[in-house]
Amino acid sequence: MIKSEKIVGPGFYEKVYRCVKTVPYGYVATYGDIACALGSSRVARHVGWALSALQSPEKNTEFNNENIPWHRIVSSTGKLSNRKDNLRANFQKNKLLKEGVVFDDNGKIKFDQHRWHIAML
DNA sequence: GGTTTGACCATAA
DNA sequence: CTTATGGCCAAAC
Repeated sequence: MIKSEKIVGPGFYEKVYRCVKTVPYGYVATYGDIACALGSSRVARHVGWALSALQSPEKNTEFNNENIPWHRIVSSTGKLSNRKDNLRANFQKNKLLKEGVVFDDNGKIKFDQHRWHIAML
């Protein structure tokens, strides 16, 4: 008997990428939203992990960072997530602005206009 | 195989 | 508003 069914399985990363791809141009979603769409809101961290793997030159194979709009994924607070590098957040913000996503004065995305509801798998 | 780290989230103070 | 804490789980060391 299995103790608890793992939310994250062999295809977890792929699921994450697939969800991210469903976010259309000009919309954003949060890590928690994607995690919830995948089955549990508790795996939000892994969503971030999966996306970080995209930018590792070795780890992305069929899922290139160009195929996946990772910049449309932000934290639930509406701010951009970057643990260490501010440069990445800047790049991300630039990308979003280019798509027409609006930030308020506090640097937070206006979810009212741009939040996307992730479809369940 | 324990410890640390990580692009998180919700809640509490 | 900020800071702290607990939860959750995989990868790297």
